Amino acid sequence: MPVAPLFRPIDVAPAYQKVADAIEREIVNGRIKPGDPIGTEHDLVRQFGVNRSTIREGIRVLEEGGLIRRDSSRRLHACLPRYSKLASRLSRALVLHEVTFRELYEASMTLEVASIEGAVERATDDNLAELDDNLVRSEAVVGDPARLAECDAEFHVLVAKASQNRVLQLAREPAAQLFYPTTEMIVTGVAEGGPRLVAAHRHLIDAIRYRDREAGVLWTRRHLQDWRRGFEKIASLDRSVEHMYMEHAQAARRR
Amino acid sequence: MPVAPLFRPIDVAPAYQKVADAIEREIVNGRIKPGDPIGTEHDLVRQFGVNRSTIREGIRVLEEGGLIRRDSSRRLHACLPRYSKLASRLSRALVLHEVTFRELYEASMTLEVASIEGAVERATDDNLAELDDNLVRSEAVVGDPARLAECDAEFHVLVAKASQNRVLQLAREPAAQLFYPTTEMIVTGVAEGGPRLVAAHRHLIDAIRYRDREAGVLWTRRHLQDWRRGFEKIASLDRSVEHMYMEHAQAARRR
DNA sequence: TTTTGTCCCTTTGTCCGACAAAGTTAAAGC
DNA sequence: GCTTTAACTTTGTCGGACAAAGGGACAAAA
Repeated sequence: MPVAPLFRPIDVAPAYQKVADAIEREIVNGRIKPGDPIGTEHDLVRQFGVNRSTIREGIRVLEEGGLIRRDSSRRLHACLPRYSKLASRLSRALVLHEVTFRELYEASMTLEVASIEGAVERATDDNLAELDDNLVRSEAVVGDPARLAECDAEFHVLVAKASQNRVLQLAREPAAQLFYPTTEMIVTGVAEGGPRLVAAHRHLIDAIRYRDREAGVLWTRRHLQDWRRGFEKIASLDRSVEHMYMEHAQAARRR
Repeated sequence: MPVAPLFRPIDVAPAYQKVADAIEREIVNGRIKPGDPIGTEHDLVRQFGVNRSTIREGIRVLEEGGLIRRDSSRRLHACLPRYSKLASRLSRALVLHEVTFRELYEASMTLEVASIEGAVERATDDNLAELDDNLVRSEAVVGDPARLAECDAEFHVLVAKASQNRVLQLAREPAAQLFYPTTEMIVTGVAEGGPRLVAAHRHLIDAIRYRDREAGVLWTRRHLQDWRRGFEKIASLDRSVEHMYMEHAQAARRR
């Protein structure tokens, strides 16, 4: 028969973890602000009273979590985690879980429709200017599938940004990162793929500009359906998406 | 005046990063499967021909990314990244970006509605059994806000699981993790909060069981609106959500 | 005045060797 | 056969070391 609990579990995390936790706490509760320097490794050695190897392991943890980074001169400072970096962890996880194309498509439909609805409602002139600029660049590379795919990815990021909802922005990113590499394949494989894509973007920008929600949703749906039809030509919907990641990971490494 | 760029930056990743990349590649492309042992640090020292400190820094990177973990005996093995762990990185990021309650609420509305739609369409008997079980446990703790909040969080995870869409499951998680701690406050602060919450869950399970999409969407909306009304009593919608994270992070540490 | 070369100091990335604590394995004892 | 004990292994941490690269200051050159 278990005795009544008298003691709480002791915190027995390894030292490098405690170092990481301590710095994380200072950043999250705002005592260290994004951009603030963290100090040199030697400083941290002195402050925490542990070995430099231990400090360095703690730094790796925070760096991977996107809370701190090294600037050009390799000095440490706090920073706001970048969505795209965090999202790439998630994309990787989705690949490892062998999600199917259907899952990806359905979720993206939901998320992109929500994005456009938000954008129609709340886009600013600045947002529209960015979208217009993207459209011009897209038109210029309509014959170059790789570049066009890049513009397409950026376009949808801009739409999400125009929705003024960062939770949504972040939620759609992992799926979008998996989409992106296949766009290129589809633009290549489908006749009139490029022009159709650019035309859809134009309609979407119009919908945002004139705050026409119906049109926005309609063209988002069409845009994604086009993309799906392109995909169906090269694979089945139940197929998992592992090859998408391979392309994406390579691109990320080149960056 | 800057000259036109002639050379691309050379790839000079530090050794610990290369170690991490190499192991990640083997895991992602499937040569190392989830559960497979990675070998001891000494093994890796031999294989990569670098110092153990370097290996350990690489391990921290992978560990933080959720690709490898140490089992009870601290041996390294590959594993499938856990959504909830990755999502907590994102929650943290959302807090640091100081997202407002409005952003969180809107995105959650979208994601939870999509979840229930998927669940209504595709839930299995197993999913329903899990939901029923959750309901029973919720009813048992309806007077205990902390436990009830825990059950509520689990309930929505189960609904998302029933949608059979892992992309959606993952996309909703970061927002849900921020929701969770406030549920407790709301159940405490709002009269009849607990019973209303359980009643909504009951309706949602019915909707899933009888594949009644309308009812599912309706009750999800109501459920979230209830939650929002509770929140409005204690703060404004434009308020950012930092306090939610503090609670959540503490809970995570206790785990 | 702006660029280039040089010197010095700091910081990072990496290496080596070491050791206590905790876990594992295998032998010894009942 | 089961438990205890005694090696052995592995991890977490430590101390010190060194080369390479960055930053700053300053003088020489264009």
